[in-house]
Amino acid sequence: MTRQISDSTDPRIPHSVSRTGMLKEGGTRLSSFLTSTQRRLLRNSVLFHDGDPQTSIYEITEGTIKTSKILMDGRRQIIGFLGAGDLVGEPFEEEAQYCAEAVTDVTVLCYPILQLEAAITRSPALARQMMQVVHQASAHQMDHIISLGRKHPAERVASFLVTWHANMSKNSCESRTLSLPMSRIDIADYLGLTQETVCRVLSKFKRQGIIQAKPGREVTIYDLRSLEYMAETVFVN
Amino acid sequence: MTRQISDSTDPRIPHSVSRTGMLKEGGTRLSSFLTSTQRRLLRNSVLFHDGDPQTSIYEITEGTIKTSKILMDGRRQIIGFLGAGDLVGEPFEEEAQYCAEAVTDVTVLCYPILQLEAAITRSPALARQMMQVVHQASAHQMDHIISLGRKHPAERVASFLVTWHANMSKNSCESRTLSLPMSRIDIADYLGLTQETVCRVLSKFKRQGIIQAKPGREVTIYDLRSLEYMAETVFVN
DNA sequence: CGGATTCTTGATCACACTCAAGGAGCGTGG
DNA sequence: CCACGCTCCTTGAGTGTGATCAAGAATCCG
Repeated sequence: MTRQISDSTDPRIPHSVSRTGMLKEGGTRLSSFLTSTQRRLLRNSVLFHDGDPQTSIYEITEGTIKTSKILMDGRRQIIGFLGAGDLVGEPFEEEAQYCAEAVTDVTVLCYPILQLEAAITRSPALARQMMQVVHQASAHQMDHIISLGRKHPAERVASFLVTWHANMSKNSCESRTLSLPMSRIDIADYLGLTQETVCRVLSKFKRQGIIQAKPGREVTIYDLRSLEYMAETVFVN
Repeated sequence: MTRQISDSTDPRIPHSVSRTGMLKEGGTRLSSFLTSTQRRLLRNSVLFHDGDPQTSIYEITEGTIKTSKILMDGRRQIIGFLGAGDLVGEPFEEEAQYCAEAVTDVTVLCYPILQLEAAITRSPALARQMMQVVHQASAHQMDHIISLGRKHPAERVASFLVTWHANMSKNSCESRTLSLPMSRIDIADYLGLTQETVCRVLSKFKRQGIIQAKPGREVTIYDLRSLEYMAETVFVN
């Protein structure tokens, strides 16, 4: 629960391209419209709980955050994993609709939600941008719904790996080796499976030579095509 | 595929409260910002396919529409059921992200997407309203994700009945009897189940005296409390 | 009234979950 | 630096549940 709030530092951040997430930024950064406060989170700490009053929108500059909802008997569904460039929090909502936790050590920029809402009302450009952000989040959720509703376990894991790989490729240089900073349980709770099933699927992929596991939650993809084939079964037209 | 396009008629429509959907309207209607064309769809006809170029946003004034995506081997996931007051289609998207079909005979108002986008850029009030519409759709999708990822079949069906009942109660007068205009297969494809499982769950609810089935796809709810208990297992805080 | 579709129920099967145990990796402290 | 302990990961065995396959009943619609 240790939270370190740094002084309001330079809101400008390095060249990082936006990624799919709960909220996704279009191209211009919020920092060109608003001032922000930087904040650091330790691994496993909570940015906000489900139901907390929303005071800020957060832009991730480093690290990975997971958003989730919990059922009364403890079942958990992870809604998404967010990384550098993604926004966490919803404008025009008084309460948080989900819980946001740091998967790794994380740095975020905090934008007071009232300022953001005022800026949206003032600036059509920002409004349009935020709409696209919300919309892309919605598109991502739609893919998630299809995975959870109609895909087999191996297809879900393949989809997850392909999507995560695409995210990584956008942010850093293209590489076959990904770091999956979240635990197997997190992946399972994202994919609507158990950690054992996730493990077994990954082991099968290893045996088939599609991927190779490395120490430190890293995975090397040897046959991206196979993963994409298993994942992208969506038919258009 | 018979499509009847009526003359541009009075865009004003009766007092119908908005409902949860792909896009949900806040309170003011689009018709106060834009002109529209009315269009009627026969049951089972397609409003647009997945991947079609998007030319319009549609506001449903009567009937029920389902949105879905299909996997290559025929598996189908229904994303949502939309009714009077809901919007179908996404601004700032060139292509439709899903297929929209009429479950019943449907009447919609068509708003040219370019006009809508221009109006959004012009009017911060409309932009804010559209943001909330998109956001509420996203909130609904989040509930869907939780159902699909972590709820048991009976809980999913209960959630569906409760949500649908709430929608109906908002639109018309409060009543224990709902019409479920969609087929069992549609419900199954929405809930990530098979039609047989949906049937069995409904039969169990009947045996338990929670609901009663009536001819014509109608259902009477005798014990809403039980359904809500099964459905609303979401834990906050 | 007849044909087609949809709905319901039953029997069987496969697969993912549960329960359990061992192993690997990591962090901490001596 | 190594040893220890903890957490996380992996694999196995067995079970339960929802999917599949199949047939009959009800309902819709012409």
